[in-house]
Amino acid sequence: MEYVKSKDKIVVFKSADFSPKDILECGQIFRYRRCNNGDYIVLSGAHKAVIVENDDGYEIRTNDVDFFERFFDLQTDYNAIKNAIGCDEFVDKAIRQCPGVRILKNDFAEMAISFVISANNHIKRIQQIIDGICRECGDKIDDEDYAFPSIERLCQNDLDFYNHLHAGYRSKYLVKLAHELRDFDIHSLDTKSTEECKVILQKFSGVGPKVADCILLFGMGRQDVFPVDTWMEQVYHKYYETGLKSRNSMREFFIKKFGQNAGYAQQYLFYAQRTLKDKDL
DNA sequence: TCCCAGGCAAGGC
DNA sequence: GCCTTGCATGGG
Repeated sequence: MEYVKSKDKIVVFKSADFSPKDILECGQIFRYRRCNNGDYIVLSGAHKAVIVENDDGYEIRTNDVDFFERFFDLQTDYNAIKNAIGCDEFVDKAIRQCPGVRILKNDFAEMAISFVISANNHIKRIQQIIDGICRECGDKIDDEDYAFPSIERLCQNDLDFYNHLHAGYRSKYLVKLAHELRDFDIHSLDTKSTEECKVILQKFSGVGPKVADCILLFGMGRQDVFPVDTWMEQVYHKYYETGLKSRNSMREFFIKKFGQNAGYAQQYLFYAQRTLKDKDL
């Protein structure tokens, strides 16, 4: 995939490995929107970009091109990844369904908070709650958007704050989580294995096996995980086997199959399954 | 209306 | 270890 950086934009030339729709709507990020003219606006931390399609491909317009070059994982060769996991019949079909998916490199704390909110929740409501947090606590980026708040700022919020945003029973987790994140040194995980990181993440309030995998995949650049939720249970039973019962055993099944690229395989399968619903791959 | 949503925590075995 | 239950809320 070819792209050119300049001062205020990244030009990504037409490629099967880059589709803003696939990247943003595949469920890995909650702070984005599609404008009426087809442009996408995407937010991470205090960073904002507008993605505009043109005849040659896409322009990522932003005043922080280095951030978004890494954010969109532009230096990774997705063709090689697709070749590695596409030997599986169903992953191959899923890739054909959404070839432009890329795994974003998003902020650790933002992902932790976002995916704690995601538990047993609808994507639309997840977005509404996160938007509320940013609108009420985040610094203003411009006329229409707010940054994700700092952890220090989030530590000022009490139970009522999250309840009035309709976070439901997750409110109590979010109050504790902010303080746990403030007291945590993310670099203490740099030298640890992914499975060791997962054990540590699951000590955080509201973080279980699935949310920990999402934090590792979307917020820590660890691709050797496989988040299993209700959708991936469906995928396992529909396309693979019926023997395993627990989500953790399904996770191990898929990680054994896809290894270091398990997270990529999961995201293609997840988005394809959610798009097709009852139809077959 | 009723079922479900990118599950987690706590308790029982 | 694995399995069950309660949980807030609102979308479809």
